[in-house]
Amino acid sequence: MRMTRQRRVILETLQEKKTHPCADEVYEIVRQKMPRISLGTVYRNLDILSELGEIQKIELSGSLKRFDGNPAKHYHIRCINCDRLDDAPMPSLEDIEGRLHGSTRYKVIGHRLEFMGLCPECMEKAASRW
Amino acid sequence: MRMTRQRRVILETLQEKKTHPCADEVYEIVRQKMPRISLGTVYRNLDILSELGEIQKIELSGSLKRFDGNPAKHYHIRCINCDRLDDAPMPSLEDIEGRLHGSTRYKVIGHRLEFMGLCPECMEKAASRW
DNA sequence: TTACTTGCAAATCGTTTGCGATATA
DNA sequence: TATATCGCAAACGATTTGCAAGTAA
Repeated sequence: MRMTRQRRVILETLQEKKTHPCADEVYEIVRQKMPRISLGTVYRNLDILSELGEIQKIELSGSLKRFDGNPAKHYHIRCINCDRLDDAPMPSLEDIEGRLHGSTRYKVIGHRLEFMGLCPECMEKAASRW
Repeated sequence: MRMTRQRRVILETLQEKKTHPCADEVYEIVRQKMPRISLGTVYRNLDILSELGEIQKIELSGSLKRFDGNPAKHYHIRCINCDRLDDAPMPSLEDIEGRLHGSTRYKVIGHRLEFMGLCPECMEKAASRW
């Protein structure tokens, strides 16, 4: 794995940003420092970095994927109104997979959990409509 | 809501099929009964039916969406090898959202949970390689 | 009758890929 | 220097949409 300037900047960007940006948002941010970087390069590096475990690709609802500079296991909560995504303050439920043993013929390997809700801003806006 | 022939056939197809097909698979099945139906019609009806709560759109990992003729809350388990999707034999964890209260500023509305694993067939194949 | 729905085709959107040029180790 | 990576642009696959014609209520 060759540490290119592009790869480093993408990784740093993701580690600083706490907003779980999608590929296109990463591209826009990185472009301010490296105007000639291409979107293809961003996609390629996000893939490589998540395969290395440096970042994680958030594979849940929503048509466009988000990326998280924190590679540790944790859940997220998504605003159903504005699509903002935050960390969910809840430890990983390690026991949850064990509940399936015996009742499924699958070999259970992992799980994904995501919460849905209204973020503080959207709640505010909804409230002020009344 | 106007019950067209197309809409009825799509709904019935989904209720019979236990495999959680994607839009294109629904299209292929329905096409055997109605050769002139278009893929656009399938997409439009899957959307309408899931908004009505007659079926559900499975909004989880994977780039293409799956549909379930059973509108009741339940979880799924996905084979990481062949992408087969089955119902997970586990009741809905209603208490899980309550654990977030107090620790998040979101108004929690729901959650999505999906298990990952190896289906019986893929386990078999993996085993026979040794 | 009329507004909702269809079939068709083109458009859109996120993402991936082929290629020749570039730069890291 | 060798080869992984880049920028660019075209390709891709799933999904959506505009429109004129068809049809359920």
